[in-house]
Amino acid sequence: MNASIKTPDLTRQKLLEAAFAEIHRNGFQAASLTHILADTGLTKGALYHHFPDKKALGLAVIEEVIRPQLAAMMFAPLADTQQPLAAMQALLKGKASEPDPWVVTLGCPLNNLMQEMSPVDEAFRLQLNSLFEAWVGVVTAALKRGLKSGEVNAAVKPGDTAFFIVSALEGCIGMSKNTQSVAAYRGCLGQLSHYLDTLKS
Amino acid sequence: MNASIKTPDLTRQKLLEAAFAEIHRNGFQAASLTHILADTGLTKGALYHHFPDKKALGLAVIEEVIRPQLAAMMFAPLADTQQPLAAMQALLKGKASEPDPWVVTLGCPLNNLMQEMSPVDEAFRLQLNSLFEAWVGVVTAALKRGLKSGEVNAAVKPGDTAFFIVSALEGCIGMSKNTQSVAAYRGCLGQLSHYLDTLKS
DNA sequence: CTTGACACATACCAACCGGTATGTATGATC
DNA sequence: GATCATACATACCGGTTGGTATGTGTCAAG
Repeated sequence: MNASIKTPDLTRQKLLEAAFAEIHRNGFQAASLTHILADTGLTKGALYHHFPDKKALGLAVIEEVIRPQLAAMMFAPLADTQQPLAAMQALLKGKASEPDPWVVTLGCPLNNLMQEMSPVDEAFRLQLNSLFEAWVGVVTAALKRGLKSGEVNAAVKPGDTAFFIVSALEGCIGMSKNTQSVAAYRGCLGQLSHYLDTLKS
Repeated sequence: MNASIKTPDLTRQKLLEAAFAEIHRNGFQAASLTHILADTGLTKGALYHHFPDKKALGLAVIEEVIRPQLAAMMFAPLADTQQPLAAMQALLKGKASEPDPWVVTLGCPLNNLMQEMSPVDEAFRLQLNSLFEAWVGVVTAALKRGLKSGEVNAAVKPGDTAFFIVSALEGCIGMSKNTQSVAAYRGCLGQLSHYLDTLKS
């Protein structure tokens, strides 16, 4: 009856991606299961076969969609780098030169969910915090290698600095989303890059 | 029949404050008018007498609750200062020494609404952006005075720097909200203060 | 060939949502 | 003292929500 007969993991993936898009636009609480199902062409039977409830779907989106995205975009470029500042500035420059239109209009999916769900649901907060701390951890480790290699000023405290860098980046994205101007986005990233300069030895 | 017989502006104020609290906790879209009315002890008749619809209530909260709060907390300390960096660092120190528990658990009301509503509703985005740009404007003006007074490094571009400062601050608050630790909040504010040091001449 | 688990589709439900229509007590105006 | 707008309260409504119960076709195992 169906075009692609019985491909459960593909169905699950379609649900995850549609849910991600809907959540990215409207947030989790305002995300409509009906809309998600309309986008996929599936029905509630499929959804509730793969996920026990809406919350589980949201948590799965964090773990199976957002986490890999973030790992590819933000974690990978910093892995094993001995010059973390240069690597991050290259990353920022890439983001500034060809800004993802989705990011400027809809913001960072991780940050969006953190702002919305952290005060509301503890399970969400813990899952999001795990991902966030992974990010901070990656930056911290990179900064430590930079300290060893001599790129980073010896006065820099890797943990606090990494937390601030990620926070400032999320802040820049968030404010630019509200302004909805790529110019503001570029300017803010430029200032962040300028801040990274002050960490050099 | 009522305790305080016919006090329309007081009633309106109670609605605004209850709406602010509900929105601060759950966001605008998830904010329930029923909850707001239950908190105030009022009914829908009162609500829809003072506000045409939910959206108008939300916009009024921004203008009549959040804007004055922000003006008192963030704008006033920077008004007419010739040493903006010192003033902002004093502000941050005050926030770090006795952090508002509501801010760490629920975040900045302005930022919460920006993240949630900017992509969803244009009227909200414009109103929020107006408030946000007022904030950036205050910081920009302060930095310009600092340039004249010699406190601020001549290489500093006031507008871009102000945008970044506000963004970084909102980022710090947002990330700390997710972490729900005052220690992280303090650390992030400390790094922001450290960044402000690099702007000195 | 039968059986049974899997992978969905369909139909349905109670709860809640924002919003409205109507009723009513109060206070000022003339 | 009658009139009338104001300031609410009460009752109700259609739509949407997340969730469930049941039906059905497919496929693999025995």
